This record gives sequence, C-alpha cells and structure tokens, in this order.
Amino acid sequence: MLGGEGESSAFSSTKEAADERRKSPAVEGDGPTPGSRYTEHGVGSDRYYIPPTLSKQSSETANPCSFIPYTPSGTVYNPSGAGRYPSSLHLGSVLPPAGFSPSTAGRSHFSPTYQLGQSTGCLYPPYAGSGSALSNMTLPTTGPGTRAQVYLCNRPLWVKFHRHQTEMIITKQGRRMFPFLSFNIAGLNLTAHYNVFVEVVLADPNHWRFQGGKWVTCGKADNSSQGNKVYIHPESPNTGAHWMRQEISFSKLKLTNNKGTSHSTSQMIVLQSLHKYQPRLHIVEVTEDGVEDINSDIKTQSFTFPETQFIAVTAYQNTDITQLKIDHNPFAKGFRDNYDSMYTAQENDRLTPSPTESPRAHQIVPGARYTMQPFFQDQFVNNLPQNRFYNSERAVPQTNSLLSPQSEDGVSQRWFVTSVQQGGNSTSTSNKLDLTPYEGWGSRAAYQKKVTPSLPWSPRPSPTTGFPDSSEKVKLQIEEEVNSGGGSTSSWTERQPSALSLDKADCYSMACKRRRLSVNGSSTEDSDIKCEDLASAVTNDSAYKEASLSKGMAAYYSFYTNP
DNA sequence: ACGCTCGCATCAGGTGGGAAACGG
DNA sequence: CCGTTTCCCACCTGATGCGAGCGT
Repeated sequence: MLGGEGESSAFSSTKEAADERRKSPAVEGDGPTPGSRYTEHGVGSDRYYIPPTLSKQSSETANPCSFIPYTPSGTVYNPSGAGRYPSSLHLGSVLPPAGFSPSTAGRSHFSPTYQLGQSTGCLYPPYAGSGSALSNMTLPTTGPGTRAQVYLCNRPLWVKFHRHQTEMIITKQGRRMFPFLSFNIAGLNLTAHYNVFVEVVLADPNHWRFQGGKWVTCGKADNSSQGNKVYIHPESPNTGAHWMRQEISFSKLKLTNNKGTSHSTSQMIVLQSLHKYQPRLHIVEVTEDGVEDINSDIKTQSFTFPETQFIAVTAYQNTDITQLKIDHNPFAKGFRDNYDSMYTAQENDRLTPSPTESPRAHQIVPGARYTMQPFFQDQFVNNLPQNRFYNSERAVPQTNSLLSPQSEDGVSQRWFVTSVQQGGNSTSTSNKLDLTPYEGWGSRAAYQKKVTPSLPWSPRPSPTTGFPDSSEKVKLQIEEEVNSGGGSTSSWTERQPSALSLDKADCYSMACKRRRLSVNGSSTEDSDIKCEDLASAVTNDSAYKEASLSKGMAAYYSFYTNP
C-alpha cells in the first residue's frame, strides 16, 4: 500500500525520551527566515490524504525495489550524524536484517527490537510485509491538536519518479533534491512551538548498482558513513499555527557526499552514493526558544513516505529518471529536446500557453490544464510546457502550490499521514485546510492580489469534503497506483477516460521524441508511462474540474480509511 | 513631487551533459 | 580496465535593482 505510513510518536511516550531531549537541532541550524519559504515554489498542490490507517500494506512486499508500504516497521538505528533524532523514532514491527546492532545513542530506546548498525540512521523497509505497528499504536496525547497529520505535497510527482526508482544527485557542493520534500501539516497545537526537520536514513542495508537497466543490490551498504543526516527547516522553531498555515517546503535542502563540508550541518545532508535512502519528517514540540519541552508527553512525531525513497548517485544512471527530471525541473529546461517546438503548435494543441502570452489569460479557464500553471514553480506537476510559463509571468514567480490545487496529475489529492490512526483527526485536518492559503503571506500579498480573482476554485479546498466521501473507489485507485510501482503503468489516472485520449497521441510522440532510451530498453513501458504522465495532467484536470463543479474536491482528497 | 506599479537588465545559482580524472 | 566521481559548460530560473510610466 502506499499509503502513508503513519509513523508516530509513540516513542515519545516514555519519560526517558523526554528527559533525554533538551534542545532541538533546529536551534542549531539556520535561524528562522520568515518569508523565505515562499521564495521557493511550491510544490504541486497535490496532496493526498492518508489517514492513519495502516493496514493495507500488504500488497507490496514482494519487491523491495518497488513501493514500500507505509509502515513504521522500518528499523532504524541512531545515525551518528543525526544527533538526537535518529531514525529510531520509528516504531518497528519488523525486525531489521540481521547484522545490525541497536544504537545506543539518541532515542534508540524506542527501538528495542532493532538490530542496527551504529553509523547512519537506517530504515529498513518491511520487505517481509509484516503488519504495521501503527495500526495498533496508540499515542499519548496532551490534548487536542497534538497529534499531527501530514500531507505529502505533490505526491504524484514523487510517485512518477518512484516508479523508476528515484535517483538524487549528490555533489560536493550539494545538490537540491528534485522533487523536493514539501508537506502540509495539520493537527498541531496552534500555540505550541515545534521544530520541523527532515532526516534521511538508509532505506535498506544494501549497496546498489545500476546494471542491465535495473537497480540491483551489490553487496552491503557502507554503514560507516558519517555526516549530517538532518536538515532542520529554517523557520524552526515556530508555532503550530505557523506550520499549519502553509506548506512546509524543504526545497533548499541539499544532498552532498562531502563529509567535510562546513555547510553540511545546516544546509546539507551527507549521503553516500549508490545507497538507498528514505527521507523522514520529524515534528518536535519545543519551547519557544527551541528547547524541547520536557513536560510534554508527545515530543516527536515522525512521518515516512515510501515514495520519497531514493538512491543517491553522483551521476544519473537511469535515463528515465533523467528525463523526468528534465521534464519537471524548471532549472533543467535547457535540456528539453523539443523546448522550442512545443510552442509552435496551435493553442489548442499545446499543453500550456505560449510563453509570449499572458498566463493570466489562462488562469481563468476552469479546469483548464493551464489554469494554475503560473503558480507552480519548482515542482511542477504538469509537464514541460507549463514550466515555460514563468518566462512571461513575473507577477507570480513564486508560487505556493497552495494556490494551485491542480497538480501535475491534475488533481489535488493528498496523501495524508498521521501519527495516529484515529479518525477524529479529520477535524483538525479540516480546520487546517480550511485556512486560506493567502492568510499571513506577507509579501506575497501582491501576488495574491493578482491571482486570486482568477482562481476558479478554492486554492486550498478543505479535505473535509473529501474525507467523508473518500470513496472507496478513489482509495482503491490510489492503492493501485502505488502498487503499480514496479514499472506498471497502471494508475488511477489512466482510468480517467476524460481527456486522456485527447492528447495522448501528441503526448506519445512528444515523449518518444524527447525520451532517451534506457539501458534496459524498456522503451515500450517507458513511453507508456511518459505518455500517461503527460496526459495525466489533462485527464486529471478534467476530472478535477468535474468534481469541483459537482461536489467540490471531495473525490480528490483520496485517503485510506481504517478497515 | 511623491509613491506605486511594471518592465527590463543583471547576476547568482541550479540543472544535466559530457569529458576528464580518479581509484579499486 | 571499468565503474565512479569531479569538473566545466551552456542553458535556464528567479531575485534584485533600476528606470519609465502613471496616478494622486
């Protein structure tokens, strides 16, 4: 299943854990930089809601290279560089591969069953497919809003990459992640202070190699790596209200293989090439000055989204991944083969408006594929063309995806992960999502002013409307999408009959034209996928429109429900 | 005259490609 | 020798500064 793992904070229930924590790493990192977040573009608006259910993970255990079920069962050990925030925050229900001894540092006491190494944090996926610990997990609470719920923004994009086994370039000077991590958080105490940070831990104990067009294991991972594994959000610490107000983007997080870099502790995460990693989000309640509140029962909540798993490389191995990066990353536009030709077609045939035209003209088109494009930035959900939009639209250069419910796949689905499986969380979730994304955006007011009038929909529809409805259908669709991970082209987007056929032909030729053959020669599948991807925006846009008109975003907030 | 908005130019920095260098 | 890493390149994005135009 792909759902989201709802990993949680049960570990924090012990007093020992609380006492152990003193100061959040956040205070050691970059200081708060209000507004900086918005200089990054938001990610797509796609957010999938996954309630803390954790039961459906079974289907995906066969292939370790495919999707790893959302489960907290991953085992972790305290990474030397991660300091007090080891992966051990996870509650594991599955024993890790033998050979790894438990870590004694940090919060390892929460992973009594772990047999982990002692170097870097490591999260071993539950290949065995065991049940999720979360499903039976109960979390201590300190009152309403203390159990966080996290949405992985732009999940469709992550899924696209994950289908081909995401690769992330690491360089000495540090390379940003793409897609980057971006979350929406709900369920926090509005007034309490939290530090939010990402930790990257080993996803498995293997060393990987790209051979014969596939990623295959090649010996054991080097567990002796050192270096920072945690990136604290620059706005930490901050109030729950602040964190829930808008997306929490980690777009400036950089990955490096340079252990000696002086920046590694604040901006970069040190990884080893050809190792598989799993990013994890941690939310730690702290005092106003960034010191963890030892009086609080719930200290830390951790969230893992399997689709964000990646293999660190110094050079791309899989050309499919390369193409996806080029297609979706605006900074790589220069590598798009049909960069110019794409805009010579007639307006109706284009996926995006001509760069010379005012994007605003398209923003008002309800459900149009271009509608929200100007609001995207780094993680565009739509394919290539939309990126070009920015060339002509200065007014909204920085976009917060919150403004764009439409995403690459044209939907506003959200994968939601909560630390608890309690359904009652929907309340806080809805509260959070009901917040207008425009509130408190400061300098962005000017942009909002220009844009909002054109928005045909609420920029941030409340999932409340969708949760209750969260039709089983959607739920199943998502599950399938995720489960198709190993290269299967099956995804719910394909099942949307609308518009898909519309541009499929064009998209196919376009994709074939652009695509670079993978070593494995999986051209057929690849082409299908790319076309699917290209068409998905259209398809889902249509679906989005339809749903919006009928019952709001209901159908687009897919989520898993407890069985 | 003043303040605001807009458009253009500039520049720092991000991107993948490819060749060279490195190292087991 | 071969796989991996590093470096440089061209291209692009996006932040910023500046000046022109406009309204008050």
